[in-house]
Amino acid sequence: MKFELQASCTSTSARAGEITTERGTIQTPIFMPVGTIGTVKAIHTRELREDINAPVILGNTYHLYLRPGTDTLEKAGGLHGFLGWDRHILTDSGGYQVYSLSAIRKITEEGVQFKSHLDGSKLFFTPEYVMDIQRSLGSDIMMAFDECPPYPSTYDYAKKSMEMTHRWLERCVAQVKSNQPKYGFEQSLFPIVQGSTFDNLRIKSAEFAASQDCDGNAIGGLSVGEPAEDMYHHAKLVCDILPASKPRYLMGVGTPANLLECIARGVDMFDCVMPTRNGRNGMIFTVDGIINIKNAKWKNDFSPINSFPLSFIDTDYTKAYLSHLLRCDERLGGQIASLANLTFYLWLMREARKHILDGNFADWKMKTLERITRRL
RNA sequence: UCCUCGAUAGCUCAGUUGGUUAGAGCAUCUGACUGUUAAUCAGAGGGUCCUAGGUUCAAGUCCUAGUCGGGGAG
Repeated sequence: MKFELQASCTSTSARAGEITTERGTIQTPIFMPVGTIGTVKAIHTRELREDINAPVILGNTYHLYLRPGTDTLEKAGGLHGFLGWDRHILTDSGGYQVYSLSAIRKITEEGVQFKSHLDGSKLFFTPEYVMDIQRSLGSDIMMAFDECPPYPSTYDYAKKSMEMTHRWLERCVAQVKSNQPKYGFEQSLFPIVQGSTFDNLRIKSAEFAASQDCDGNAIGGLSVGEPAEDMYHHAKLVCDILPASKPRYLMGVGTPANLLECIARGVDMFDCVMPTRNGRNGMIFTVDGIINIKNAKWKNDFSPINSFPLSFIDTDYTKAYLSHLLRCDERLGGQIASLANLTFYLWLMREARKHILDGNFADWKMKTLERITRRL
């Protein structure tokens, strides 16, 4: 993997770049749709490619390990073969499940024991095993196995957790170096910075991640309930330490506003379930603001979702129709909503990139934020 | 015409031997959702308990008559 820094904003830390691998390029800043169990929910691979034009999507180690399992995925030629997706795939390690499935897991120095949320069976994830699973998945970017601590965490817990995540990172790095990709193309490993909301821990963790000299670096443990200002502060703090010559990935973020604010602080890559999950639940992000499409006010609004077309959704459908579909719990509603939101997110990233390259990002960001965060 | 069963929220229905402020599901309205355990979850509004009398300290509940509806008999 190569990362070329193409432009930097003068008044903010925003930057435009290009990640290049054997598989192709990813122009940054970028938003990566989340496809946890091998599908960006309700979205065809064809739509990801042609309508959303996503250069990279996510998968999840924990979920894919449970189903369909590495045996099937290896027979399919990895996750790419299974999905019929020839662009990039980034796989999360299961570190987030250490947080989100805290009720059914136990953490030890050696690793994490999960009780499957599907059938209660036990599985034990060590950093080494998680790397091996990601080898089987064949993702282009593998995430280190980490502990995502909850918010708020005590200083003592955050410090111990971070230190263990660092030891796990060394084990991940060693494991990846000890074996080879299974499908003949390069797989990069990204470390994950932790440290909860404590400045000195974040600084230490960012320095440690950087010291591993991986192809890119990630920031974890944010967007877990802390105030947005804390997220922004720590994103900036960490980005200022992580090497400028490598992509920076802020995990699990976020709202369109979060994305622009964090781009301004030096982040290059994002992922979040929000455009898909919230979309299925009726929250539509548009160029004119945020809509709860199930609200009565849209029942007879026959205008397109965006005031200028971002995709075929805007030329083919109306707000009233989408409102109707979601009220009736019709599957097409979730598809249209997810597609609308993802096209918006990817559009927003392309616009941000364009304005960074044009040198007027700060001005554009201010005006755009005012517009897209309105509640309609 | 007679017999019988029923009538409670927009809809479909619970509601104990008469006893606090009459409930549920769905629908409606609103909100939440940030490396997906989620097409999920939460909250709110909404009642002349068919009508009119009666019994009782107290009636959705018991009695009488009526209205409307289902079923049956002739």
